[in-house]
Amino acid sequence: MSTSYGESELAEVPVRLAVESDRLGDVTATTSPFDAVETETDGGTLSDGAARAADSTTITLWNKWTESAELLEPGMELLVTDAEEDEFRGEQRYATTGDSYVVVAPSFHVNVTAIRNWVECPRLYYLNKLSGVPLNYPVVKGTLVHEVFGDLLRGRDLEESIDARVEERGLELGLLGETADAVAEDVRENAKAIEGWLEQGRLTEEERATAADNSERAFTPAESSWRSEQLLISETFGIRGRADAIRRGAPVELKTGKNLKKEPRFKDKVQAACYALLLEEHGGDVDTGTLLYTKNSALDRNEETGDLTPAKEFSMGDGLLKFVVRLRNELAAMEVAGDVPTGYEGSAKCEYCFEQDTCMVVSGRLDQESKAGQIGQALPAEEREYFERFSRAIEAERRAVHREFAKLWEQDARERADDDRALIDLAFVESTELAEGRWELRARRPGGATSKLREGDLVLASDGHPVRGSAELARIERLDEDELVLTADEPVEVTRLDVYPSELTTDRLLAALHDALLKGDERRKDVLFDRAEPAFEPLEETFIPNNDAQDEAVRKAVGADDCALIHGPPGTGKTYTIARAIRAMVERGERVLLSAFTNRAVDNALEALLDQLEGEIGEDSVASPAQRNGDGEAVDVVRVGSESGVREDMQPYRLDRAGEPGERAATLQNAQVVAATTATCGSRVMKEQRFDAALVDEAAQLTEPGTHAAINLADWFVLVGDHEQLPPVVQSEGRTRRVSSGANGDEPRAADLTESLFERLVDLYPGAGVMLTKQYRMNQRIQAFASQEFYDGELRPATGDVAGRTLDDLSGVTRDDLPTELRGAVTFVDVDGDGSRYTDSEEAARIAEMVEEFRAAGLSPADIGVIAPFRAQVSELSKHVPAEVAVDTVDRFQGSSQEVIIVSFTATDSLEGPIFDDYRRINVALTRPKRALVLVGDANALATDPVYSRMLEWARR
DNA sequence: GCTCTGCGCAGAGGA
Repeated sequence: MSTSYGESELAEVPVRLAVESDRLGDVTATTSPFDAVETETDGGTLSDGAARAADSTTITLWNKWTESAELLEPGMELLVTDAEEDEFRGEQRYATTGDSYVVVAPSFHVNVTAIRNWVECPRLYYLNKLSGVPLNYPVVKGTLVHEVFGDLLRGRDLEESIDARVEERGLELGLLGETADAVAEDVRENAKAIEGWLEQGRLTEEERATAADNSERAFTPAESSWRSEQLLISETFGIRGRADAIRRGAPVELKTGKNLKKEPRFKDKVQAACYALLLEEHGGDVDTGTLLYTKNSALDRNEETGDLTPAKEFSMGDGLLKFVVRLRNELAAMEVAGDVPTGYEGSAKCEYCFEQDTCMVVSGRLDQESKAGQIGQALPAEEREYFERFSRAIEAERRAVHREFAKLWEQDARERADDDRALIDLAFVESTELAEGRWELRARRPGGATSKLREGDLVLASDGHPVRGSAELARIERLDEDELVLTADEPVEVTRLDVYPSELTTDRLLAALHDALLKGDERRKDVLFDRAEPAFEPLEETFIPNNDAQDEAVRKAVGADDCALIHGPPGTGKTYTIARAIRAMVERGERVLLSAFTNRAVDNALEALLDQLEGEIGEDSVASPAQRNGDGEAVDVVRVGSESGVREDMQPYRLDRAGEPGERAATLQNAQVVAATTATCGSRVMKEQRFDAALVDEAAQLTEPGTHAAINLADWFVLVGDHEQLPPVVQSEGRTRRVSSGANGDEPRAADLTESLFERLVDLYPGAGVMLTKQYRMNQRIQAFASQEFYDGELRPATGDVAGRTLDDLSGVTRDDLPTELRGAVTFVDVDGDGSRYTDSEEAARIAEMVEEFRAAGLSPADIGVIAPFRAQVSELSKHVPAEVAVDTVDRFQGSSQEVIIVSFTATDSLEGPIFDDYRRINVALTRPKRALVLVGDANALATDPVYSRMLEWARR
């Protein structure tokens, strides 16, 4: 339209106002679901919907912000800063002003590097996201130079820093075939440029003069208003990122490359501008940015200015900052809508792009629209459908991570603490500077506070608010009952810790999916997509003489050409079977990967393997990384994982990443058995490894992409699990499924992430599977219901001893000392319950009495486990029973067992809720005990469901 | 409505 300033474009966006923002003049709104569609079709006029809500209004976006208006889809969030408010026909309306920013989907947090990739080409951004960055030298070197730069800013000595940083990356460098000396020299060259420039900069600063006058020593860079590697999060702009350095409030970005042009590269400017926006929100007023190109040396004079320095300063105008926000809007809108970029969104020319070939191949194989065009033949339809289905599911997981992130400010401290996502009300004790210039922070925690935070986790440590207050990304070094110790780049007077949500796992899942389909072996895909039956090499050998099913399982695992599936119900010795199979493979000279979803499962399986090797082959038959002697006598076993993830007794086998490169790499590459979680299998280092076989334990707890991360690394795979126990936990969709014996197969099956590859293949290829049926855990009476209900009656006690186990077998225990109702192997105790939703104090009190009764009969509290469906009831129960009693949720009890198990159903009157819908959960709960099971709950509630009702009948028999 | 484990975070560079 025409205005007094000339022609202007505008877009009127019908919205529903959200809660007013804290900042004056900012408007947060959601685009109206119906009106927005109409505006699109009738060219910008606001239609007056009949059912207009009271909070409906219009926001007018002027000029270039109309570009962002085009991205909006019904229901998307929109934030306008410094909006103008006026009244029109009795209605408050809003419009952008010259100072306004328009932010689309502000709660979706875009990484700064994502924006940097996007500005180069949206399709390039997508390709990077899809395949991940492989292990290569330029990238590792770049990271090293950045680390050394950070160290210099924190006042660390150059040579000391280089040595330490190179050593830390020994494993990666070794896998790349680099030597420590060569890398150190390479890093030194780059770092010299920085150091020289830093020195020069320091001399010009006033502080330098003052320092020289007042003291013997020079100020460290940090004291001269520098700071390094700050994580910045913007609530307003929906951006997060870590600035290499900030000098007098302005961003400094380091690039380990050469740039002899007058101007910094555009994408580098965009990156710096992102940090400027972040700094602005944190109270800064930024108009310049600096880029440091470390390969620019004195020999390469700047072509125009003749500069010798590697630094390029540039001014950042309003226009650049707003352009960056519009870029970010494009990316966020695409992510929120779940679309795939084509490349047409940007202006890059494909002919100049050196990823052009990859881009065309990926587009061709996945049949995706692409500016570069397609090359080669598309994947078969079922593979493309699979890719789409799973990538959509992974992206939904990614959005769930982003929602978690947005909660950092959407929830207040108390809510987050109640959600176990934060530790609050900490008492700050002290911060101490460490030798490397980092800081150690100490605080006391109030007694009894729980959270999901654990040692080794990355957290946001703040003095009150993780985003608005002063906050640092910190690592939890120690988390004791009453005290905690953190390390961080800068000191913070920490009073609160928040979980820092990460996209790392979703990134790795997506890359695993990509690798399975685009890099995967054709024969493997034939099996995965039901185009070829798994093949087996027939073996005559007997591996486990006293258990036919286990023996058959080992033969299948060892003889598999493609895959073998071992179905192991509770207590059937699946971990032992895996260990036996691995031993057989190692004896055949094969290299084996041992994996599982959780660290706990990996360590359990590894422990069984070590027992197997040492017990059967003899002492000294296993070599941990430290004991390796390379003489081939002992089996080299390596556990890959973080220090905090690996169990204490498995630490000797853990591969340290730091050390002499060649030696580190050899330790990993020569290991015959490598054990790691599936997430670690998706890491850059593990992706460089190849194995003959991959054995995945607890495979029913894994999503299909999660399973691929492990099995992509091996020629054939063995999945071991039980799909009648709990499935993978997925944040994005609350899918549940009713499972019961046989007949009840009419319920819609969950697709995507909640069905494991294990389960799908078991259904697809019954011949490739073996079910273990002898259980070594439960008294016959205990196992009867689960066997009938979940395993078609096939689960049986392995021996008469197992079948006849009772509490009397335990030393010092006399069943006759127990009240009559607790003497049986299975009992039901009817408690009406207090009617609350997720807790039940009556059940808790009754269970506390029982624990006392068991104790009085001679049972050790350490032999008793209490299981509840809800965490709230778990903490209620913990208050009532002695600390030695293991109290936990069903989900967390999976994989372990106890002599006595008491189950607290925590349901009064009805059985509403997804927790009871999934019958696999009761299967887990009922199959944990060896000798006695006590069910405590409201019989009326349990009787409302057919499965629970049958359970009642069995328990009362 | 509920269960909840992983992961060197985000970003390193190439032409």
